[in-house]
Amino acid sequence: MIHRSTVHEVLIAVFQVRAFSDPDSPELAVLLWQRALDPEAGTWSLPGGTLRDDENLATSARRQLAEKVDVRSVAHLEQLSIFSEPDRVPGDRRIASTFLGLVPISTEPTLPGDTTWHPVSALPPMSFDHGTVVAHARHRLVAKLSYTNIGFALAPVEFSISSLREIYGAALGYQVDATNLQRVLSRRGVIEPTGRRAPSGKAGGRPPALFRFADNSIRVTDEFAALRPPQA
Amino acid sequence: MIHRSTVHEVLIAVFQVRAFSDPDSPELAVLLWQRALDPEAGTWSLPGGTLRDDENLATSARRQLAEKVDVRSVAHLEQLSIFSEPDRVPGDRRIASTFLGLVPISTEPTLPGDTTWHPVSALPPMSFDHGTVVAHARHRLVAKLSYTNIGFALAPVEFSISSLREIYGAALGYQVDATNLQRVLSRRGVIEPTGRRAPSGKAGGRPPALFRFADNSIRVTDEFAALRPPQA
DNA sequence: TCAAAAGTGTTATGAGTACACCCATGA
DNA sequence: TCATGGGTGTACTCATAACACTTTTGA
Repeated sequence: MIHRSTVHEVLIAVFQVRAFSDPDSPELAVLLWQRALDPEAGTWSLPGGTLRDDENLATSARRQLAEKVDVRSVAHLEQLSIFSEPDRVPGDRRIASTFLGLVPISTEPTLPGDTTWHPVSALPPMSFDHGTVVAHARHRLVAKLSYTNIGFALAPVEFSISSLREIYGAALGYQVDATNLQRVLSRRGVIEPTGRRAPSGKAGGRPPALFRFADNSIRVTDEFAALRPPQA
Repeated sequence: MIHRSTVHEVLIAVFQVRAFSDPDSPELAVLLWQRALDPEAGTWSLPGGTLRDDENLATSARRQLAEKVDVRSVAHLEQLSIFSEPDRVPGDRRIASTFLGLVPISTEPTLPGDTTWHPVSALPPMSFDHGTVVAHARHRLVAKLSYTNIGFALAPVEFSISSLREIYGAALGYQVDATNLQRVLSRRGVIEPTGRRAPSGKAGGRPPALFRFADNSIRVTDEFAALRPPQA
């Protein structure tokens, strides 16, 4: 058989909730850069690159991201699965370890010219299997919003419940009730009141209380959906 | 820096529920082989080996397993995380992709002389970071027993509820109520009655009805613990 | 005083747990 | 007829969803 060399690469799906057309209904967006050169020139790719000898995967992911976005703005990063089909890209074999990264709303990191945010509901033509990676990452995010405090990595430091509702709605892909969101997250100790209030909006209305996330790293908050250990 | 070559390896934590001391309370066991040579001669390792150029990770995992156990007995195989620390093993760098494998109870595949089942509650001295892999795999199994039908890969084709209760108890690490186990799995459509009955045991007693799993591949049965989409 | 937005209260539902009680069988 | 399990019925708890109602503000 033809001798092929194998390299290990890292690919990161970085998500942020952003306003596109309507500022009142923001959408989940993913960071992509457009390939200038073949193969697949013109298609859009996830940030990433080759693993170095002296770094582990998480370190590499942060280093690769630094080329596209201010890494300090990435509030959460976690491993997804590996894409290992021998022919997933042309040329040398590339085994891809994929990651999910999250950037809080309304941070605006400066981006290179080839790089922009795209709503996940309308992705441009994607390079290789990168569209599949985005789908996996979105699925993981939706699942973890239900049973962890991962929302901390999408929300600002302080927020009203209704703005948090917009963030969850955008990330999940369906509307959630603000009342119940507050109750669920409060009971689990995921969010807590700051005691401060925001000014009321342009059209008047009662000024909202401000909340914050209790932790700024991921924590499982509802481990057993069923088959819990006995209480006694 | 010193030139190092990097290889990609696969490691599989294969679990089975087995009777050790007491046949009435089986335990979760993991398949290990003992290293005859250095490094770390005498310690116990997970089955696995180097990824080939022409295979993906899942294919490689099945091929590696074939050297230790009859692969047809492995009812479920899924990817866990990657261990990528540059110095996780001495010598050339080895990036390890880890897997969880499950073998149904009371199948007895023939094993090589260096290979045996060990209860996960009392692991022998483990090679490198293989103990951590076993812990991750166990954690994944426990989680998936709650929200998927993954029990199909641990149970025999037909079973009574009380024997299924023993299997779940061993895998989870805590006792479950047979009544509620039946109700939860039946409501979710995970198990179904076969219409047949088993003979009653040595000490008499009512003969149990036999059940089977409705599917023999993994399926998520309880996706949303909270924040479900609205019904309308 | 009215509209708008936030926040509270209330009810309904459904999943899961715990446990008492009844059933079927062999000795 | 009794011991030994298996199986059923039922009450309780609790998290969540749905939605009406009240409160607080600006115009």
